[in-house]
Amino acid sequence: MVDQLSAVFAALADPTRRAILARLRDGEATVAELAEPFAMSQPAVSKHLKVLEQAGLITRTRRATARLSHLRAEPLRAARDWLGDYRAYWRESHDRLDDLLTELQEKDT
Amino acid sequence: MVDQLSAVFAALADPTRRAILARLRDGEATVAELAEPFAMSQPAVSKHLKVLEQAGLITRTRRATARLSHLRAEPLRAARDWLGDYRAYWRESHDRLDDLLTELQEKDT
DNA sequence: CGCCTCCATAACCATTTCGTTCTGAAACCA
DNA sequence: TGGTTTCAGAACGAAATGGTTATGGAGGCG
Repeated sequence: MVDQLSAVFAALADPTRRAILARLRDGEATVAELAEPFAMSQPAVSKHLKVLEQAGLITRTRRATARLSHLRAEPLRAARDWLGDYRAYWRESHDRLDDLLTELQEKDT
Repeated sequence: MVDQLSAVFAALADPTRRAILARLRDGEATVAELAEPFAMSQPAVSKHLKVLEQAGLITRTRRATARLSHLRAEPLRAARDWLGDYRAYWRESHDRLDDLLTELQEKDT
């Protein structure tokens, strides 16, 4: 993986990793805590955490024998910025079905 | 690939595919036109287009012997919405280094 | 010290991804 | 009809991905 943006999108392409990020919004967590919701071995979760770390989406610290993961959402901003360049193409009149639905909704309002 | 969101993020994880989407903002294009900027065979580009089509990010029509690709940005909205849930985590004080930099910048201003 | 807990790494396997070359189908053109 | 252009699909290979089990190291605790 060469570029940061590709790494971030690739990290987000896995539902397990998205769930881990969602969990980390509630605060730091140990590997065992993060693994608990999944029907998956501990090393599998460790691998996911490594992917997230390499994409810059988490940082990790130690506390006693535990390794704590912390959300680092900053790279998500770049991803969101990239998507923002396409805003006009789903808002403006580039998809006729979309336009139709939008018009109908606006008449409802 | 089970869910739509994973398919979209996976599609965006490749720089070639992101470049193809960017090109399609200028309007529909043939496979040959899309392949032109890349040091890559035509079947390789056809495969990328298939990935984009299955993610719902392009639609395809025929015109004579040519197959035209059209941008369909709508699924990008869902991706952007997902990222939006993390907005607070890069804006608010969850990253100490970020906070520091933000403070320094604000002092500059 | 010796054990226990927490977790990373190694080794392995199956599948997917990303590229290639070769081939042939579909639609137009002379 | 026969040739040409445009592109998709098959077949293949290398590397990455996502999972497993087995192992062992680092750091507290009795």
